[in-house]
Amino acid sequence: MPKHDKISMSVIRRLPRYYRFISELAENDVQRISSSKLAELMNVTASQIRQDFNCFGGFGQQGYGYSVEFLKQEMETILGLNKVNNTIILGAGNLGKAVALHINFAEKGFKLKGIFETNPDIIGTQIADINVYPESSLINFIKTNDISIAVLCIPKNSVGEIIDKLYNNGIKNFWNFSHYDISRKYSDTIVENVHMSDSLMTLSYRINETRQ
Amino acid sequence: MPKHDKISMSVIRRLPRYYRFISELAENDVQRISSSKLAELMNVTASQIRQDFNCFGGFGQQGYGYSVEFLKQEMETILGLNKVNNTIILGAGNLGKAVALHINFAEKGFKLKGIFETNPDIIGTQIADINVYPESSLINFIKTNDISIAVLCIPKNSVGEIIDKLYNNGIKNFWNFSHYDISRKYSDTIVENVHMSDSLMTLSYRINETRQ
DNA sequence: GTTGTTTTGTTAAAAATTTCACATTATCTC
DNA sequence: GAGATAATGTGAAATTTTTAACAAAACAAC
Repeated sequence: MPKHDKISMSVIRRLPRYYRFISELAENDVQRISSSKLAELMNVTASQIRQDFNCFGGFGQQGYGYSVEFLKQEMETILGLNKVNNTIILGAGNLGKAVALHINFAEKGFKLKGIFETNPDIIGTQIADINVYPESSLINFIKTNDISIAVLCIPKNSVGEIIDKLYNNGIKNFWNFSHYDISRKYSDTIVENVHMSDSLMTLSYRINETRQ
Repeated sequence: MPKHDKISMSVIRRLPRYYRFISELAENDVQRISSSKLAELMNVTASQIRQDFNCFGGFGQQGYGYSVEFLKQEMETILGLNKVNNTIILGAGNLGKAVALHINFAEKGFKLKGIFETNPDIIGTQIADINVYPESSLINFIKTNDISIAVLCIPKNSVGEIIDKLYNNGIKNFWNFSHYDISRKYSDTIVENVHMSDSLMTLSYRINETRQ
């Protein structure tokens, strides 16, 4: 179905938000929605919504709008939420634990299979019903469980130590909470960075800006 | 010092990354850096770096480059990291806890003063040496501690319940981990959203894209 | 000092993104 | 079923962002 003219990152980053709003409409049994109504709801322009949707071939009907249910399903397909990606988390500290417990991986097409730690106190325990393993079992686990995604919740220098191992065993997709620059070292990877402290500094800037 | 021609959000979002790289250079006792060297390091264009820095008046010297130490200090001033913002966290669940423990608030110009929870099992305990208080003491705490920022680590509908209270007691700055759309309700707020699940869906899209 | 090299600050061009505008097509009402 | 209304899809304009290019300024070496 996709037009596939190389979708820009600006569009891609808006897709999850569309999906959220459309899902909520579906939950409230809304049958259809126009780009202008959705725009009003999401506080964006109707034009942008239509342009964005049209990147994927356009799934509306002139004079009618968009079918919410159809839109939702299309979005799920586009985002790949109906596929399954076997996932591991590296690091069972505060962050890794929070990610494991807080994110509904299953709902987003990810299957969390294991968590890896170096701290012996935590190894052997469970987090969110998932076993915490020692790093020594990492490579074998990746192979036997068909892991394709690693979530990095360890400090920058720990990533430096472990990244080659992951890459060389076929892991090319990363959800990266560390400040290690993965795509610099391995350019044929797909890396999604979450830099929370950058976000906080951005907030700091904007607060400070108004004070000047 | 700032030119203040209304800095674009694109530039603002790059500032923390600059600050990170410059800080690292400073730690490694690098005295000076040229835009081209920094560009090589950060994997961006030298032109962009110079353009970005010049939004704030330009702090380099032709033929020399940028003094790392000076650059770092300027960045700190620009980002407002040397100011102090009294902060509270709403929600001491997995996420709130991880944020409290994982983020070095002090280093980013924020002073964490309290954490608020509804779960009676957690109220009265401490997280990262910070007391966990009941919601009943919220308003009084805001006033007596000169709180200006709230970190929202509670679900969307809980935010709906509490946001008016926060806003009406003078809190206009939010670090928002929930999916509640704060700026829609109160337009004169400064909101920095961290939507981790959106980030994960973006990753899912990009992984899926290569499969098609 | 003078010359050559380096590198910024800045102007201009290129590219990307967003918004506008409207023809076309569908729905809805009477 | 005809006319009025609604709303998409899309080409083009406007805006924003990024990159390129270079003149001016500082440094370094001799």
